[in-house]
Amino acid sequence: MLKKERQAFIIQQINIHNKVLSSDLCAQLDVSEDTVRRDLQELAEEGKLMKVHGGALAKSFHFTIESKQVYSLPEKKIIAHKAIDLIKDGMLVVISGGTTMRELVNMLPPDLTVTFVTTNVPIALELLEHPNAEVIFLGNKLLKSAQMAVGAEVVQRLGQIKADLCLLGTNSIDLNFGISDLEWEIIEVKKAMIACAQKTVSLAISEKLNSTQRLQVCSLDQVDVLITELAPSDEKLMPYAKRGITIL
Amino acid sequence: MLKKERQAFIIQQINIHNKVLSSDLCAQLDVSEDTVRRDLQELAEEGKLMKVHGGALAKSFHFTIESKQVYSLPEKKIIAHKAIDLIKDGMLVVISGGTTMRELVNMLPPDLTVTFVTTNVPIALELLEHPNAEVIFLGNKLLKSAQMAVGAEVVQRLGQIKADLCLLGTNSIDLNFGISDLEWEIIEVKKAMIACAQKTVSLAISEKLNSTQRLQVCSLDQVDVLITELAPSDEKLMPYAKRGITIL
DNA sequence: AAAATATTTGCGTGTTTATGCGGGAACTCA
DNA sequence: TGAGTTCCCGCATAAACACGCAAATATTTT
Repeated sequence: MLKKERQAFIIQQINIHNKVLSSDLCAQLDVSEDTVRRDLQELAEEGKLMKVHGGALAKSFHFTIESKQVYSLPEKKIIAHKAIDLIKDGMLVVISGGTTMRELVNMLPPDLTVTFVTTNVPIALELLEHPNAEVIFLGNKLLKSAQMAVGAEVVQRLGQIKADLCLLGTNSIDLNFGISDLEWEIIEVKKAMIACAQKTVSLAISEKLNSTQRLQVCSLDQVDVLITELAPSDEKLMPYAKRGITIL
Repeated sequence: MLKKERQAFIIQQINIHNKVLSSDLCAQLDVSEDTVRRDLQELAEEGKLMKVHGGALAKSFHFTIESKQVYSLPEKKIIAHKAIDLIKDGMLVVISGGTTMRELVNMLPPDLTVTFVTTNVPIALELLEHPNAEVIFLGNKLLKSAQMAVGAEVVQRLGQIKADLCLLGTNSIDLNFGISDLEWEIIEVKKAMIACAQKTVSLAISEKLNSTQRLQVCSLDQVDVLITELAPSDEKLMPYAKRGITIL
């Protein structure tokens, strides 16, 4: 059997079943596992499928979110970069949503072995692309506006978790009012996230400093670390530093 | 034997078998391998076949997957369209994953007011775009390969649901073995989905008919409706109809 | 018809490709 | 953590390939 034939067969199998196992293929095609693996590798390089441990998946399975132009992307990259340093192997990290978080997930070092807990659908999808991240999605009713799960069920299950780190995308942070947000259901979940984590990190672009919204998520003294795109020594951040928050 | 004759013979072989091996040809034609190779090369330059290491393939072998992002998209659209007719206002629908399902969700009429339950991340994301769908995501540990939540928690919570309809993307369906799939964790969830729904609908492109995989999801008599891209009267579907399954 | 020319073919040589195997690293799962 | 897979790397081998050359064959010219 010719190599191209084999590869065509593999593609066909992929198209039918969305996935193939190397072991199955090498039995069906009567060649060594090495050959199958080499074929899969080639096809993967050609972008015809996605290779994974033990076999391969249809590429359509791996659809990356259309990156609609992210507002203030460079700033968000800086923030994400700083935040990644806080994540260590073996941690259990609770992570909220937002484009900054998506950026962060994208930039995660591939060898990092971390368990993430989230309630946000796009974040979960992005996390699934990471080779070593375990992803726990706390599900329930999904809130369309925020693309995240909300409600008592989620809050209750967050209560059963003891996380090392809570990474909180922040819409508004203020010296007096602390972190605030718009929707009641989101507040509930964010509160629970903060409560279950040992350390809370607020990620906010500097635009959002000293702004408030209707509903309070938490007061400032519940925030351990504040990350913005500014240098930690920037004077805009001084008041926050004085309140005992670590600035990165 | 003339060169032209030889080449005509080669083309004929290609037309019959879709492929030729250089070694076969040089035996059949009683010429040296070099000659055969030169012939193949000429024919390839004329675009009459595709030369590969060890022989040649019919030009139609040109399998370009990139052109169609989703394999068999037209078929999947047909299937999705048929399935949508089963969904009525006010229903509670349990829905699995797969590209056919994504297509279905995309095609949902905007005014349909339905509650969907799923454990699949891309499907959830797609459902969130729908203006009138309520989306319940049953979360837990996410399985990377299938981009869906799996595990006891999911199964248990499915058990607490009484759904009207279960839409099941089907990888393999067979008269004797019923519906089958590859991974244990997926099986578990699919079983629970079927169990909690009043009516189970299997969506499968006809390619997947009469194929099996390692693990059984359910036997045929648990399937109420089978949807393929074929006309319900197609003879390939007759055996299934005889088993009491409604064919759409 | 003979000579000259062009084409085709087979062979030798050295190169490239395809494949399987062994062993150690990396990964998975219980 | 440890057993069992799967993966990766290098090597060996055999098949397939490319290239040049010379003999054989076909075609054209004289």
